[in-house]
Amino acid sequence: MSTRISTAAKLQDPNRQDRRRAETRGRLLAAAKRLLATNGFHGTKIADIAAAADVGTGTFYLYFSTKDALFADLVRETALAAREAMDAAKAAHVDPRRRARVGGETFFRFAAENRDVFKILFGHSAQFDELLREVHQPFIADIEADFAAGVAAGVFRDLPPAFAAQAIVGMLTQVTSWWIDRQDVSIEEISSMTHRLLTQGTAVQGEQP
Amino acid sequence: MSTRISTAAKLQDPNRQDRRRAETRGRLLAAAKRLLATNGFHGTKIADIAAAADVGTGTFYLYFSTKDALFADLVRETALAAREAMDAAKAAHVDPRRRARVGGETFFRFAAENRDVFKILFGHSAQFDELLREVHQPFIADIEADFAAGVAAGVFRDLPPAFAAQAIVGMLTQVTSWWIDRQDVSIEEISSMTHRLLTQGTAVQGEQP
Amino acid sequence: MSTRISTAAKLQDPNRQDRRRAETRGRLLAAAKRLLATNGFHGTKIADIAAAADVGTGTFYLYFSTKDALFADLVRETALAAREAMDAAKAAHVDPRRRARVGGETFFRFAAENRDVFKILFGHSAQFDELLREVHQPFIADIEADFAAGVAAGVFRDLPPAFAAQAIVGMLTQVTSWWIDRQDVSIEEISSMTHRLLTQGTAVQGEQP
Amino acid sequence: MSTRISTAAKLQDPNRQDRRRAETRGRLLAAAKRLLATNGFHGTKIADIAAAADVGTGTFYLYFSTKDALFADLVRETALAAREAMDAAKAAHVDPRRRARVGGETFFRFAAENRDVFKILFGHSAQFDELLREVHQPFIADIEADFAAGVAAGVFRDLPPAFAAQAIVGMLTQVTSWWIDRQDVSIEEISSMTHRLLTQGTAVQGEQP
DNA sequence: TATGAATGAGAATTCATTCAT
DNA sequence: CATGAATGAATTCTCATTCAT
Repeated sequence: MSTRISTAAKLQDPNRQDRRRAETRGRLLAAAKRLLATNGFHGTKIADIAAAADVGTGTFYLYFSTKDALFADLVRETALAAREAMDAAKAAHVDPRRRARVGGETFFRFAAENRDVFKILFGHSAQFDELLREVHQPFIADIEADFAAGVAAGVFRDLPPAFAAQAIVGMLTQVTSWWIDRQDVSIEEISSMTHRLLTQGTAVQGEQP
Repeated sequence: MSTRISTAAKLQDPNRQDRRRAETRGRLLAAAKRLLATNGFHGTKIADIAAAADVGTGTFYLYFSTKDALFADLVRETALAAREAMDAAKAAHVDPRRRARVGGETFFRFAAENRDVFKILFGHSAQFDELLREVHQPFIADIEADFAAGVAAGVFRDLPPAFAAQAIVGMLTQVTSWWIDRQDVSIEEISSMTHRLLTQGTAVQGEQP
Repeated sequence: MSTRISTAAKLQDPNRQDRRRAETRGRLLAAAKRLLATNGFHGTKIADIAAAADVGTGTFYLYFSTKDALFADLVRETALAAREAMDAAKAAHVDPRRRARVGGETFFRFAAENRDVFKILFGHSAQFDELLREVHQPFIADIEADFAAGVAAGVFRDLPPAFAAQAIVGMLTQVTSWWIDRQDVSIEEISSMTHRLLTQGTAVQGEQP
Repeated sequence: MSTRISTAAKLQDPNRQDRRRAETRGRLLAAAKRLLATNGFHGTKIADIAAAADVGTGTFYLYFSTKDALFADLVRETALAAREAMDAAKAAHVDPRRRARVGGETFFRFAAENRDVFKILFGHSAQFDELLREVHQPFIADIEADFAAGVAAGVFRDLPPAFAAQAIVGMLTQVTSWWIDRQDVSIEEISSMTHRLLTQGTAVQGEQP
């Protein structure tokens, strides 16, 4: 009797197990997101994640082979979702300028909707967050002051200096990091291209989409 | 015997000890730089640093109170050096545009001359370098393609798309990272300001220093 | 639907269930034999056995109460079968020499026909097989060389030295292993009896069955 | 002052560290021998060994990379010592019969002096010791009974049947284990050679060293 | 009966830091 | 000052067994 019912149930819903697995996995990922964003990678124990997901420690290992693997899955899944959102948004446009614009907008919106993962991604809450903030701060302050002076002098576009400083530092450091591993361009060229891009922008003069 | 000689030397040259200390400290810092840049903080053991500096493990603690302290010293010293270089270069100028320009140039030059520490200062954790590269790559590839299309269409400035993609991603991520912890600006404003800065550049039209 | 058929079948053949049970149990035992012989007790997971028997993990516990219990069942069943074969063969004889001879022959034949289980029954833990082989090898090589020299000198019976070395080592180690836990015989006696048995054999001179 | 003394001490005894290391290692090995012999491999925790050796857990890993490695070291060192003892004893003789005799005697004596390690080697105190004893026992009992009958009938040499049964089983199982992995001889040949060796012994008739 | 997801106790291993020499 | 052996807290990962379905 019960056999028939259970058989029927099984036939009715052969995906029950799958759904269950997916749910548990989701719970683990959600718990991991929260804890990693708050305590950082090294401050988060597997046991904590499992407990936060309300499953046994061993259960974690049914879904992720390692803490690193969980982290990688988290990052990859988020990156995939971000790209899909951006692709979908850009698909409606052909003009490179429009595509760039909506791509950027979508990226920012996605980040806003996924703060936790972005915190993890950008190393906030990491062990040396504070130290790095401390040493970055003077660089940014300098740029900010110079930018503010430029704005006051009317030679720099009127943007909040605090914001502009971040944007500028981001461009400089990323370009440098990229260059460090690929020595086929001289640092002088990099320097000059960055300067041009930063001061003149991407848009060819006179063009407004 | 050797003790006597060393005592004599001590009398002769009271600074020998100081010099020796400084030298050992320098050796430890140099070894640490190399290892930290290569293996990251968690991948670098104190014992390794000591061995690479050719001193005993315990000796490390005569110069640095802690592994964290070493890291902090290293980062702070380097940051200070970088800032001093930039300040010195900028001191010769008053025009914000010139200052920005030479500041950037100095930054790049410093990075080129201090690769190891730059990675520690501005690079991301070596632990997930590979993963981050992996997930960044598609984003960058997309931006690169869009940028190339824009150049071809004559609406984007003629810069190497591979370079531009890095610069753009750097600006977007840094700005996002900065915004993540702040509640006082809307993401729409960030998005719009970033777009403006990126497309139009910092320079007010017509101005050329 | 299939439930109805199976119900019908059940009525038709009330032993079908029993046969099924026996078959599943047999499949589990066969899988266990193979895996245990290959990977040893600790190298064999219940889940692996179940998978190899093509049943669910939980099903294992419908047939064996414990991993230890399976092992014990396996070993006991095999030992029983071996003894029955030997008993049956010996039953035809009264002369102790004939009985010993056919007993031995049957033992060897059984081992040949049940390699997997023989390894489990009489082999040493798979975990350190390699190590034990490594350390045994020099002893055996020494004995082999000495034996070969004896054969060449005409003082040892003409048997393949490689074989004789194994036989001798087997006798020595087993006797030692047996003696280890007993306090009632002196090692000198053991030594002397082993020497006598080994050199003179079991048979009283002149007797040939 | 203290520097000179310590320097002097260092010069006087540059091996102090080495001796210390060797002593700690020895303590760990001794503790391991005892515990392994008593509780078996799986019943012995690293922490137990370290505690028994009166050192910290981590200290264990300064001397052995792994529990397996410790076991291997233990076995290898003992085997080496045994062989050296046997080689030394045999060196005094040329006659293969004398060499075999003193070799055997030395082996037994060595075993008596190293009971702990031999217990470990022969798997006594292993997890399934009891079970294997249980299933081996009937085989041995059968052989014992047959042997006793043979002795009573005057056709088997007068040796304690309990001893003889062990010796015979040892020869049979070792030879079988050896044969199992090398299929270049037929089991019938093995059977017949074993029978010959067992009944007639190694010594050519009439020869008495 | 059959299933396989869940469990969690248990053990191995690492490494920053200390301290006797 | 220099050394490197010793420490042990802290965490990861495994797998036999259970149980809801």
